[in-house]
Amino acid sequence: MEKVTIATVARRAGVSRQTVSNVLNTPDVVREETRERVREAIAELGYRVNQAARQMRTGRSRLIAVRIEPANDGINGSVLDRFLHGLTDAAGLAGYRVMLYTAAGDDDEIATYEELLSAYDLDAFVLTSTHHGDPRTSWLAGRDIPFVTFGRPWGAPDTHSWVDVDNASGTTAATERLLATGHRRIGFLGWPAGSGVGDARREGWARALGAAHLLGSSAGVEDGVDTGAAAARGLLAAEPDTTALVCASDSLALGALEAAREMGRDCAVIGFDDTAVARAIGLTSVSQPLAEAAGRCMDLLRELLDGRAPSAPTHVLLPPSLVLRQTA
Amino acid sequence: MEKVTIATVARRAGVSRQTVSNVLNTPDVVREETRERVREAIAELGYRVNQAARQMRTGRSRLIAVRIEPANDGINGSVLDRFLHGLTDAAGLAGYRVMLYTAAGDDDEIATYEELLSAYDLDAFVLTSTHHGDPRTSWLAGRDIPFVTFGRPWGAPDTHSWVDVDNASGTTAATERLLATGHRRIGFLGWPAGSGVGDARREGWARALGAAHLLGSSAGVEDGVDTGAAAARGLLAAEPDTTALVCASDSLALGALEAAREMGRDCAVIGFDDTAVARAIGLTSVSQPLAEAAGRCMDLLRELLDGRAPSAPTHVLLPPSLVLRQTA
DNA sequence: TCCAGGAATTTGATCGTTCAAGACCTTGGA
DNA sequence: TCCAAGGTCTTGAACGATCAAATTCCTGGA
Repeated sequence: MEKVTIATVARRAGVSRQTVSNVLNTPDVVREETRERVREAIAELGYRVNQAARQMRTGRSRLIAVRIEPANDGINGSVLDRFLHGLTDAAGLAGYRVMLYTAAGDDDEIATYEELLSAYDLDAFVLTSTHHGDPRTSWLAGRDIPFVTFGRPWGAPDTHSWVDVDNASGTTAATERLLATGHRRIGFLGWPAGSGVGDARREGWARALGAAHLLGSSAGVEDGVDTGAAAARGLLAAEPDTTALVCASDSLALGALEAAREMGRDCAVIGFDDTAVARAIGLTSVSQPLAEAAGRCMDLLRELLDGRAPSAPTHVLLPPSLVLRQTA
Repeated sequence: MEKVTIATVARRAGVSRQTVSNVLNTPDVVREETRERVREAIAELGYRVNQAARQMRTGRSRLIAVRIEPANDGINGSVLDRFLHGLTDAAGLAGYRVMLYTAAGDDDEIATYEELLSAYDLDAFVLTSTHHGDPRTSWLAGRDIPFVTFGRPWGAPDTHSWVDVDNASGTTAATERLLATGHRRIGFLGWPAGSGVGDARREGWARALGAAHLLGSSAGVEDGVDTGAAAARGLLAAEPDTTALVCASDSLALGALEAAREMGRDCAVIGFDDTAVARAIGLTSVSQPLAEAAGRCMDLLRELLDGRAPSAPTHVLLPPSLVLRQTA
């Protein structure tokens, strides 16, 4: 099986290399009849463009890079993985491929950008886990490298396109559900103030309560089942009339469930992220539309890469959905 | 910031392109002093080889491909994700990058191989989820394309290198643990016969029981919490003296736990895969050394890619470990 | 002093594609 | 009849690296 190049196709179709290239890249400049002939030759020979050669000439690789977390073990770790699955699908459909990398910290990640850009000519990056004071976005923006973030730029100037899930509306929906089923004293179990995502989730709960002219207490602890259980015990003990808890994660929710069971309290619980754990134990949870988010990220990237970038960056905010199970 | 090529470096160091190339690829043919001078120039300029150009000449891309499952939702889905994390790490250390792809079925996957090979000149593939009658391995082997499987070639002729976890020894360890803690009637909750992995897990349990001259019953059902619960109910009802269950997955184990609780039976349960769910609910589970497996896969691949392939394929069988928690 | 022979370095060609520019046809209006 | 203007197709050069062969530089023995 000889290697089939553009020259092979050209010979077979009786045209020049460039004409074949034109059929591939700018079909409209080639006469109908010729175009067909070339297409047949391509099909017969099973020709495929060699990306490396194309890339050398055009500087574009049709590759996008995403970071994969080193080896997170938590209940919530799977969220990014699910996003990754969606992104790989969406990229494939758009003719791109996803390349993975790991990095220990933001600076290391930036070093990796340099490496990937110069070695592999990466076309674009998708960033996840954006946070306050994130140096990555400004580094990329400063070099005009196409990128999209999954997660809005917390605090940073809003100069790039992003996709995010409306965290607040998720907890609002959760709280409203609890209100609708008769709960009147609804607490919130979240993370310490300061993380954008966590604050938003708390905010959504507070907003729903406010709209119903109700009050509720909240706690902020590091994520985890045990920390969640401890915090929930505290909350439930301090407020005997609390009958429901909205939680910022499934881990916390699981802890809350444990605490309530221990204390013999009947307490509805709603988690966040709809992880495997939630599905397994029947925990009602707020579900992020990760596949859709990935698809939208890819859409935005294509805009950037095709040069038809809108003058202003685009922001996509997706509504999460509430998955009802036994716990609420 | 001008683009730095090998020619830039050569000029700066006062040598020819080829000498720079030699410093990079075959340092021993370059005189010590020259080598140093070139290395300095490389460092000063921040030069990095352009993979596309190198690849065009050498035909090697330093890229390896792995399939990522479309978007599996189950409790057990995360196993492959964790393997993927490890592989990305190991590949990075060895100077390779991981490229992802998805495929719907084996034939589609083979089509993707063709695409990836001709378009991106992939160096190697890592296959997961090997199964009986897997057409992928023979396709790759027939074309002399380097690959390793994570999972042994069930049934197929054993002509390639692979890494696998010793499933049987995992359930053996689990069963022995139960025996050591006094259980005498230990059941097994697994999948229908025919899947290599499932059969091996059952086999490990049976072996341990046999060594202790004991008997036990087993059930085989599709993976899932509900199916597991149903099967466990059946087993426990039929055998009032069963006090422990070894399960082929955490999903089944979770179901077993549910069933036992419902029935008011005190029953030890051990799952398999040490998923997030197991950690979350305190389920004792057999843990696969996924990071190590990924590392070994990478080692085998490097052997193949560096041409120092052993004449016979290498097989690596890793022992899993038992993670003790509350349920056993 | 000269030369053989190995070590160190350089030169030209090449990988497969696309860009830029030029060549070749048609067609139609002057 | 001739030429301008498009439309269509072809030709060389270039991208940045490595291979293969050629060249220069050394060293030491005759």
